Amino acid sequence: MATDELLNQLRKYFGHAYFRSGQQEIIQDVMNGRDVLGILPTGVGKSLCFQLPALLNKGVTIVISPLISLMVDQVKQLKAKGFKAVIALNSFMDLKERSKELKQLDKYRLIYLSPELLQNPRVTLELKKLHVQLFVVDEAHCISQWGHEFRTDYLKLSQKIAELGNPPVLALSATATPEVQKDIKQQLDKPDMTSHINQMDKPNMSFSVEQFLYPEDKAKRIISIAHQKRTPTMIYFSSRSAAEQLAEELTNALEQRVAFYHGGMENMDRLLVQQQFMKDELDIICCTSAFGMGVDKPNIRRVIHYHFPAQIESFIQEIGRAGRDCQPCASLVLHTPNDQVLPQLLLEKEVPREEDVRRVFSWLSQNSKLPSDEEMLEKMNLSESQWNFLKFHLEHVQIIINGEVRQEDKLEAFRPEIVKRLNKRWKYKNQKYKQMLDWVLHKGCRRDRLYMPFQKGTAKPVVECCDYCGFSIDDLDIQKDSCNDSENFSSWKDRLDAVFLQESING
DNA sequence: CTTAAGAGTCATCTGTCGTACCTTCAGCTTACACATT
Repeated sequence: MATDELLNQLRKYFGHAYFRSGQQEIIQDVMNGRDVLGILPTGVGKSLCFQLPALLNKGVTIVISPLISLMVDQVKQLKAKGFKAVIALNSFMDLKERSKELKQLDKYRLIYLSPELLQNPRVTLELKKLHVQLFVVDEAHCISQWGHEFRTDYLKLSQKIAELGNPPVLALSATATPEVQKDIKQQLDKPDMTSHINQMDKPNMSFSVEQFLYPEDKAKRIISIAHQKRTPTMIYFSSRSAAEQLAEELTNALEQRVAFYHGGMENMDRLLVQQQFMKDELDIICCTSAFGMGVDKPNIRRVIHYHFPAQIESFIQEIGRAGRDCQPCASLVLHTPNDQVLPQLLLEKEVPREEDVRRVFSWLSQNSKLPSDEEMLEKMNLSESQWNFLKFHLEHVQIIINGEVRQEDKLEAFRPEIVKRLNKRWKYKNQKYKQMLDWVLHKGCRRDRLYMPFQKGTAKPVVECCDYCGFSIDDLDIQKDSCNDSENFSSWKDRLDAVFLQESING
């Protein structure tokens, strides 16, 4: 399709006069039926890359999304724009409604699903009847980050893509290192995907790490920072209780609005806290890694890590949520020697050990039917991720089929293979962790060190660079306008055009 | 000479725990909208 034609469609359906940088190349390739991996900074409009083709295509577009809230948000937005042929299938729909919708899927042009629901045989059956023109994996880094242990259905996408007649695949993410990009292609079984990769460094962010001896010192430091300026701040923790505790401490010590957020909260509470933060009704949010995906707040000024994450990829995603408005922002990691214990514990819980394999295999050799996952965890003393890992590989070689042990005689022969795989994961995870720790302890320019392994060079920062280069978070300048003029102009022009277009439609 | 404060050393104890989906069926009744007689 010609560029002019695409622009016309963009104007007509979305009210934008121009593509943002990166969008057009991806859409062009998608329209030409290529498999595409697109890495675009958040806020650039990743979803347009499949929504526009979905409207122009004749067939159905399937979108795999990791969170129900993300699916629901997108469907809401599309419906508000007037696209009705859109649906998000999920477990929140009541059974009757879901059953009804499944029978009439051909009504829809865009279907949003979780990777888990895609595995449902009834869903697969109905999807197979459709002409799938495009298969999208949104937040595709989840394949690599969650697929191997936590949500193994992410590793089963490629098989379903084949079952659906191998439609073109579009994988999208905001941050994916070359290692993750490679894993995405491999797991989707599309080694020849066309890649459109945009740089992920943030020229408007200053970096810093501060060393402490005791956790109490971290709290004091955070109070003193928050006290200097009231401005939207995220504080990341690796433990729910630590997030709650500091939130309480900050509430008592400061005249600011503070809340906590983690995966153990009720859905309604989570939604409420997220919305309050988005609407500037909260100053500080103390959260675990549960908070972040789908958070597109422009004016977050500080991201503080009370605990640092177990890999640089997560760190880049978490700091990436600050300064979307191009204004100066800062990252601060608070470190004590004791902080190295917690990531190790989390890692222990994620990947099984050789003795876990022995225990599980011995049980499988004496039983033919698996109990529920919950029972299995308890019986075998495993974490969810550890059991998911083992179950995935056992199903993959068809020793387990539909919750039954089918080829008990193959168990012993398979054991060295699965042990090899888990050792590989251990090694990988440890190496990732070490890389993150090295950065925290690094004595040198933090910006260079952070991005060096992933991309060639970094954009020249428009703010102070990092603590090594003389920055302290006390110096964060919130007034200074660092926005690139031309970008500012084009976004204004976009918005104006959108307003005029809206009026010409209404009038 | 006595006594209390302070520094240094060693042994022992307590507790650390993130991320999201999905809970699989199938035919029956009943209410309701709409077209035809």
